[in-house]
Amino acid sequence: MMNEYIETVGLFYERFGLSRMSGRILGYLMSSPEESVSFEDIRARLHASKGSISGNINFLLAQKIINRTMKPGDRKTYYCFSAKSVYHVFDQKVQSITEMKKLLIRANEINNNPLLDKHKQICETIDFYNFLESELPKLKEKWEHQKKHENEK
Amino acid sequence: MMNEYIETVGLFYERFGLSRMSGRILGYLMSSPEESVSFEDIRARLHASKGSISGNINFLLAQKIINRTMKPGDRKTYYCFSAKSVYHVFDQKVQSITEMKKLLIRANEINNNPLLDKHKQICETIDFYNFLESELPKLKEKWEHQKKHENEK
DNA sequence: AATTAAGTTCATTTTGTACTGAACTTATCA
DNA sequence: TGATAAGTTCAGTACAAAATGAACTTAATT
Repeated sequence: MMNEYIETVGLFYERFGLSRMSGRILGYLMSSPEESVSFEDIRARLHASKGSISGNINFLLAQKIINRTMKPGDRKTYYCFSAKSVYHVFDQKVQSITEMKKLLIRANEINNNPLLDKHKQICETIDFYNFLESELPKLKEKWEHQKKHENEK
Repeated sequence: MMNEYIETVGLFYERFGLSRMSGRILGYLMSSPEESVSFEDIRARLHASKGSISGNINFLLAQKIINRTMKPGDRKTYYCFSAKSVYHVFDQKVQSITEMKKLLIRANEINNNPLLDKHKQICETIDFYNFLESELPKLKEKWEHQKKHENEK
């Protein structure tokens, strides 16, 4: 059951160009009955090498997809899933829109012919990205506001 | 200039888990001075094999990132960039939110302990995805409405 | 100070993906 | 109907990313 789930998340991750092992780790952190799990727990559950676990944990930490936690009187590091990660991923998406927009602007500088239909199509796409770039942060604010209100009740 | 741009788009594409060649093709379609280009134009410009061009063009067509066009009295197929592609990519993003949400729901079914902080964190993430799932299509409608109004002026 | 545990690093190997090139299919033209 | 052009398919190859395993570092415990 849980092993099957772990593999599903691994494959899902792979589809988005990330490593299968990273997805498996995330799947384990989310579905395990423990609040957080250790390096060795992960290694044992996924039957993988320390090197691979180490690299993928550090990738997930760098992407802020998982968190580190410590337990007093225990020298191990524990890892857990955090809801904050999703907001970070959201911000990254907004960031990649900005980057793609730059590429579109450069494309029109290079083809350099405003009379082309293509040129207009690219302009329209740039406009849409500008729209998203201004609206998506507002959407996030709306969510934060809505959530705050919920908690006050 | 244009070759450098093509390579930049190729690398950008690769970062998102797609093939470099697909990115190069898109880069060429966007930045070339022609409205649309043929299979052979692409092959010649990118110095790549017919097999690779064929496979990548079909991938881009399947993803609705590029379009086919024909010219009367010419048996070649021409390919071009279209602004519609960006709306399709947007819809796909919404779709992938739905899929990720399903994985989160399953995670909570498996850990099966509503008292866990992790469980609550996952619930919060699910809520955020529900929010996006309902708001993003609205955002797209807002854009379409805004654009229509612009054209009427 | 010696021992053990936790995690990192890195050379090697494995694995998967993308590209090539040549043969093949399909369709158009003379 | 034979020739040519356009594009596809696929077996082989090249290359890059990811996993392994063992040696290494760092820090805590006795």
